[in-house]
Amino acid sequence: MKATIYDVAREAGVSIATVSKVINAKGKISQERRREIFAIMERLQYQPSVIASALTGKHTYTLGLLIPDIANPFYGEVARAVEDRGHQLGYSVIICSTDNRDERIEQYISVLKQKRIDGIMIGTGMGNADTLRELGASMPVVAIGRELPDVPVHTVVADDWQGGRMAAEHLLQLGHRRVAVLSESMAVSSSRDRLKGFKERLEEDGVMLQENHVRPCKHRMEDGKREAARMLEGKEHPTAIFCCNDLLAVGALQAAKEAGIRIPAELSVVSFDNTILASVTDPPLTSISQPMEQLGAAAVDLLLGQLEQDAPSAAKRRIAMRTELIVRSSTASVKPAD
Amino acid sequence: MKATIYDVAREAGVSIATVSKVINAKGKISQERRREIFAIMERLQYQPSVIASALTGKHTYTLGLLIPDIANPFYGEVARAVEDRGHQLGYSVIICSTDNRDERIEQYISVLKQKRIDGIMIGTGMGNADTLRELGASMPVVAIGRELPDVPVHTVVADDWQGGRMAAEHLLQLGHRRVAVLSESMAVSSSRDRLKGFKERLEEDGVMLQENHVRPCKHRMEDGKREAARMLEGKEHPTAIFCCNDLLAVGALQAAKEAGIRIPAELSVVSFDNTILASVTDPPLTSISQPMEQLGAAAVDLLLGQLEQDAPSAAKRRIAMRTELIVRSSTASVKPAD
DNA sequence: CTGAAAGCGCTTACAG
DNA sequence: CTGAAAGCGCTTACAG
Repeated sequence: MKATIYDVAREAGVSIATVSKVINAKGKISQERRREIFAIMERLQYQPSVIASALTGKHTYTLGLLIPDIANPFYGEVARAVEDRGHQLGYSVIICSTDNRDERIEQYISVLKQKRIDGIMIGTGMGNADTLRELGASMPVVAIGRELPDVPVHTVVADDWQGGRMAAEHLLQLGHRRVAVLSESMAVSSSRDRLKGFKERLEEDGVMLQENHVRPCKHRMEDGKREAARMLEGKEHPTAIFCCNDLLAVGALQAAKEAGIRIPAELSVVSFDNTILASVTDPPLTSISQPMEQLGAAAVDLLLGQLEQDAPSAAKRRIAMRTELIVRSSTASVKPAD
Repeated sequence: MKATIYDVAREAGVSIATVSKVINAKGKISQERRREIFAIMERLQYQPSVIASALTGKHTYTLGLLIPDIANPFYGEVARAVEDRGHQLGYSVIICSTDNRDERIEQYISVLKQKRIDGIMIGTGMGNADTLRELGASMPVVAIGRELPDVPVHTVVADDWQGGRMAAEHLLQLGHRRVAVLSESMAVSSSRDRLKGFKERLEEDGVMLQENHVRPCKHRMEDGKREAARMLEGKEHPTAIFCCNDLLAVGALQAAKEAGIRIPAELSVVSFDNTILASVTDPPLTSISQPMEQLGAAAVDLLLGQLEQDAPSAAKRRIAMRTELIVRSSTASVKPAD
């Protein structure tokens, strides 16, 4: 039914080797033959099978992207950037939402290996360092948005530490001293770094973060809401919360609303990511912006760079991109009365 | 390096045919042999190559999902549902964001064909009906979220017409009679149906939609904002706007805010989709909810159903899922003074 | 119950 | 400049 390389070879009166060469622009083929063969491919609507070509050792032109959840706008935007850059360069991308669950991660990795994809971008929790080390040995890997512990891979992240510092600085300038944090899992480097930068900057001004004012959350909005609600109980609640991503910040906003706490009059909220969510909430969120398009594009470039060079053990690069403070309406000076 | 079927056959002292049979649970193999071979596969960490298996006529266990933009939360949520159902059943999904551009659509389809994926879900504009007809002939196709014109394929959509009616009914009950619509491209069935239902319901109460009060927009927030801004110029602006998706509604909200028009006091906004955006805007959006998880899951089931049956020309099914009105704070009774 | 052989659609030395 | 042949890692009749 579908035309194969044999069909075009027969039609052109040449061998399949010759056809293969014109497809791949290899070897020397006379101009005339080349043109003729192209014409025949066109006429037969011949499309080379990437399956067959992959089996003979070439690329599958498919990349994997492991993230916690494609429905989370942050990862949606990153995925879009990855997809676009990949598509530009001739690669498709398979999306793998892991919910940060080890078992899903292992399943996906196993499947992707069986499909012999050309490389994999990891932006999700990795429970098992062994799995990852093995993976790194069997195909190009790049970490995106977070470090991968104990494994040498290319890495592209936002400068989370700096971002945390900027958030703290902003709150300090507004006069806040009783502040809290809704963080993500401490198993994740980006989360640790944001907290670290935040804390360090506070301490430079002599402000200490109470231990029970740092709450690790899962990655869903509801988790942020619940933890924020608990934190806002009682009269002496914090005057400002730093949320490690927009989703958690949305949760915090909702918790505050339900508790009758006005934002920013009674509580300031600084977020992280600056996805579309930050611009549409009530009130719009002051947020530390991550360069999502650039993160995605750089990850693809790093990944494909590894494909081209033969030496797999080349030095691993780490790219940290600057973040930016976007001030909106969820932060304000602390009340004098407070 | 990596173990192949030959390695396990040699190790087990059998032929590769036998190993293949135990992998695929075909033919009759003695219990003992079977167990032994499984043990060897385990020991060698043997993973069958889906590339090789696909080349011999089996599935690639990969699906394509064509949507306008994965960074749009609506498609993000649908994609997540598609991914989950696919993953459950052993399939990966390749994401293709088309921006509704014909040229991107054609490119993606061509690539997906070359990769011999098992089926494709189309939730994006399709300029060229011929391309689509060809596609339908070469692999299973299902339309998701919109009809595909002139081509017999399984279809799973929300009941857009009914959703449009519900939006109209809600506004009528609130006393609105001077209403407007921010629609998507009229080339898209879902958009037409929403508008049709909306208009019909209005007319049942004797309310006519002015022609210049229906504005088709592209799929980006900015387009909604711009069109809404133009619509809100002048004193006699509509008292309510029906926005055909959450992104456009967010744009409308922003336009109103910039024009100093209070929502819902001076303008009601009803949205469509009920993504996460609807719950976080300022104010939160009254929205017609689409069952995104069910849409995604049903699309996968329909697609894989076609894979299993041999008769490709079986009657095409069309599933329309009910929508639901979610009332939040962007709608209110029209002002008596108005 | 098991295996030899052909074939899927390509690519790649190698020979000419 | 071009082609015959082996091989990629499987599956599937078919024969025994």
